Amino acid sequence: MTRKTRVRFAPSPTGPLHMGGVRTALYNYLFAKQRGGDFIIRIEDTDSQRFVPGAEKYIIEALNWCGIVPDEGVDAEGNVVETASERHPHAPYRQSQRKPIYRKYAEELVEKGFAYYAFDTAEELGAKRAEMESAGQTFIYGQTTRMGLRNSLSMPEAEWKELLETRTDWTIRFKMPENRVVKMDDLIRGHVEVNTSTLDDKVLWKRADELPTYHLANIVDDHLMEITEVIRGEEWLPSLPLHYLLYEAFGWTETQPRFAHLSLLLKPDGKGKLSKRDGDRLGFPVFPLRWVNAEGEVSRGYREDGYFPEAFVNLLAMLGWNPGTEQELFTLEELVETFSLERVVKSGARFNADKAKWYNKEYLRKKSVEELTDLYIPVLEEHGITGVSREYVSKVVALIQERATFVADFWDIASYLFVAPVTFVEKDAAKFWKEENYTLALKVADFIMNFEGEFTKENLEGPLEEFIRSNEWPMGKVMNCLRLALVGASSGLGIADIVTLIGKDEFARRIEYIKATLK
RNA sequence: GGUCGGUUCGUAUAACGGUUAGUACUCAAGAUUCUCAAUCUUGCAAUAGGGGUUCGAUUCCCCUACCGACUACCA
Repeated sequence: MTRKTRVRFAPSPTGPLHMGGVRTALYNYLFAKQRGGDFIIRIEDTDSQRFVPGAEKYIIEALNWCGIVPDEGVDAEGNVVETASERHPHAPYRQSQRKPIYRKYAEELVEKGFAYYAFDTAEELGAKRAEMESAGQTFIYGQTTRMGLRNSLSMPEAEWKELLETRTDWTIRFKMPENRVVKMDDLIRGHVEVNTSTLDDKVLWKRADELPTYHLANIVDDHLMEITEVIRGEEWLPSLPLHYLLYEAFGWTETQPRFAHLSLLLKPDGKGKLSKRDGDRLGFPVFPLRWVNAEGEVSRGYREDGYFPEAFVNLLAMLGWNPGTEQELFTLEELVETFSLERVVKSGARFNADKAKWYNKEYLRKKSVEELTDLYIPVLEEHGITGVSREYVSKVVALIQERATFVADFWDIASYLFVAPVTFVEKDAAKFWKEENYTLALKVADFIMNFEGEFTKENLEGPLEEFIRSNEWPMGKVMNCLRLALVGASSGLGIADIVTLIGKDEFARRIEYIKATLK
């Protein structure tokens, strides 16, 4: 029987989702959609200590912004989403709300002899660990040490049963088998083997808060939610043997999901994985959306920095995956069609901010003038420009679209089309505003002022250049003098374009102004 | 320290064991233009090191080096 593809993204709400997490979610989503399967969001909030208010909402919003919407899970308001599964009672999707489910599974493992009760307190263990470390050794709670610790394996039955009743701080630990080679298969990494003798007895369930740890919750929920593939970060590879053993202990090997471990996103320079600090240090966002933490510290987001979600998704997809062709630009739909785990790269990908900008620039070029005009108008308003017609703004957009990376760049590129320059770039003025140039330029200005036809680029450009040429004046010097007057610098659009946009009156004003200002 | 994973231009990556090791970003130069941008052309630049296996290794195996993850009653 082939099962319907069901994958999950299972973030922990301990803070904002960073771009590596978004990539993991994206790969899960692409995999599911390509196979006509379900993409599920499950919130792994079994650690009450590290819970951060607002983090869950942030995660859902961030994924929504990217177009990664779940078939099942929770929405930004915290409501259950379950579009695909009238026959599956999979809710709830927050592990804290699934609390009652886990205990019996943990106890089942004890009964079958795969786990045991442990009564050592966190403090005792911490002390032991510190003691051994200072002696240069490593402490692990496992097969070599467990009989010397306080648990249902090492203590007389009456004694531990007494503790089980009277104390509320015990845990259930997995009894790691001795000297067994666990053979695993990873969809990205291939075959991996680990000897269980190097592994420790992980805590599965805690009596104190009656919650499972990641390992137990993960296996139980993946099983109950009928997950077929687990696509997650590389940090989970070391616990894969434990997970295999858990499926085996529960007798669920038949339906055990297949695993794929994704490599990490690395910092652009130096060593280590990409962290929040790198963004601040190198000046690019690490998070999809802006995030303000409890201390009021602000982390910038791709959305607020002006990235289009399509560009963000595209660049993330290409960080660790490639289609095997030379195509670099993909819509989400195209990614759904093309994506494959086989082409996911094993090694860690270093994030590159320049390439990220390039993607945005490409997407900006593809946008319609209409859409960009909508986005540009608020930017203009922020700069106090309000009385301009939409038609005028559209004309400007059409001329500057391919020169920008972000919509916010439009202002720097074209502010002179909305307000007259009041200062002139010193270097440019020194270079071009010389008497032998500007006397000619002013004559050209007169030519423009006396131009009879309608002011359009097509009408003006030819005669204007012809006029300068026929007088044998230096084209570059003359034009740049005019540009200095119109732009305030010797860079910008063609003179005919500028004059056409700002019109005859404004043109005259700017000429008078520069004459007065620069003598 | 131990376990596991990884290593192709600066970065992202391509190359069924047979290529002048390709592409994109960045950078540089040139072309074009009234300037700038855009565009086009060209260029710089890589298989970590050492052993095998093979007629032939970027590709398969081993060792070394380096990088990373994990080694919590966190996920």
